[in-house]
Amino acid sequence: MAERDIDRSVSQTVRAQLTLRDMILSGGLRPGERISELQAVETTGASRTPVRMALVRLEEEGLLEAIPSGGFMVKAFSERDIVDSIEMRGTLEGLAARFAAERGVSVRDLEPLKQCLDEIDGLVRQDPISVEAFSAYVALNARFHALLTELSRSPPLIRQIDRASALPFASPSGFVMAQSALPEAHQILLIAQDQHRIVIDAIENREGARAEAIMREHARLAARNLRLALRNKTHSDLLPGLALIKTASD
Amino acid sequence: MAERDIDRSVSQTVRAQLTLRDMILSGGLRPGERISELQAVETTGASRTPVRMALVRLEEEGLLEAIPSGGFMVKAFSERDIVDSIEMRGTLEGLAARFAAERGVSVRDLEPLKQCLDEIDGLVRQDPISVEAFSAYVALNARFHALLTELSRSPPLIRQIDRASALPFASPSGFVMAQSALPEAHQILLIAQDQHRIVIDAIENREGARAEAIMREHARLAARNLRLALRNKTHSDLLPGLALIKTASD
DNA sequence: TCATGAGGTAATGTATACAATCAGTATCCA
DNA sequence: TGGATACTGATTGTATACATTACCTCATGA
Repeated sequence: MAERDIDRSVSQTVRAQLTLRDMILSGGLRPGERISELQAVETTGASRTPVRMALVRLEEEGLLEAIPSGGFMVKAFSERDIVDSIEMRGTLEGLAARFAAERGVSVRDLEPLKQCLDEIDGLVRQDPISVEAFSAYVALNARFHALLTELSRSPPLIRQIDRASALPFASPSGFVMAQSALPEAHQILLIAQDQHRIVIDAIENREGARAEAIMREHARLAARNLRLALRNKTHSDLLPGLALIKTASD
Repeated sequence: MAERDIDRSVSQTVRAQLTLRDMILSGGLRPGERISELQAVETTGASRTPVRMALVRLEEEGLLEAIPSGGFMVKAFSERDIVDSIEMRGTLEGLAARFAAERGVSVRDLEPLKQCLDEIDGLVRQDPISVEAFSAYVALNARFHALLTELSRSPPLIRQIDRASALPFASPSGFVMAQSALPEAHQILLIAQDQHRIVIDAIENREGARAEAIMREHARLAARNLRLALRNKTHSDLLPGLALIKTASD
């Protein structure tokens, strides 16, 4: 009953989009595979019109690729595509940080950022970080990055960063859970948090170049984690969208 | 007869998208105005399904904004939004140039770029540059930027740059025609072409930082032109999308 | 045995009918 | 007179029927 209410509370288009996205990221649909509308209609329960709408949106999101003759297929990504996507996201976040530093931010705007950082500190202080703490870190980290982006006060840039972060492995928190299985996990989080502190310090002191550089380096840390996580595939279930990555064997 | 053939050669969705885009950019639809589907059906001649498809695509393109209660409205841009969009495009092109420099490009890949530059040289050599030459410049400049972007050999980055350039005033050639009416026109083109030469030189010498910096500066030249063109509105008809720009009086 | 073409099937593209929701207005009650 | 509510119109969201196109298969010929 409650489930049906929830179902009705959002549009069929959104529901279809969520369902299809989950299927793609979880590997239910293989890269290169054509997505049949009728099949999607069956699995999502929506009719063809909202399904088509959802497919268009997923294409814009970057998970699907249009087939010239019509229809869509699941996109495949090389490891390099992903590294480049992370670098790109870092470059845009660097621009946002520089804008924030150059244009100045009020104490009031910084407050939620600092609070966020304090909360993260509370988490990374634990020595063996629990899985729950990792989960909490993911949420706080996403929040920090979103707040930082908004400090740029540039709607076009915010929009573009959101779009660049839409791919799960390009997003700031895409690999954090996958890291949790790594021995280097704790150290990586400490470094990341230090970078968080530094970028805020740079913005406060209006050091635009420094703020930009540190955000780029911050993204490179994520790229490093990605490589570690890909080599150490024991916990591949923690990495959404792993199924989309072309391995050398393909 | 030929017209009907052309009409049939592309889908109704694409036709509706082109028609609506033209209407938006030419000011036929005012910023903030809600776009009625039925009205769009009448003006485009397509039925509601392709019209809705076109509206979704135009939203992703950045020209429309979704209204929470449903439907779409024409987006409005501040002058700063546009300057930021240009800076963002320049930042991404800078990343592409750096990738090209760092990863290296073959002589064969550079050949079309250099040919493009030679053709541009032929145009800017004229002292009072004719309107036709300006037109040719726009095409060659767009070609140069596209080729340069491709030198990065990074599909995700190419895709993102294309998306960042979708807004007409953010595109590399968005303001060139508007410049043609300015007294500084010739000088600006000479400087721009010099920057084109420098970025290719930097890429050849694998100077990544230099290639990146020059592309950023190149975009700032475009931003300068924008400001000049906006102050000097005598030839505002040369500036597509001018109708979307919020002035201080709004 | 391979290539080419014709036919059929299954997919997507389009149009339209129907349902649901939102906005605006007018009326009624306090 | 002000506010709230119910009603009406219009607009968007959804489903489905129809048209068209692409792809696959099979057969026929070289």
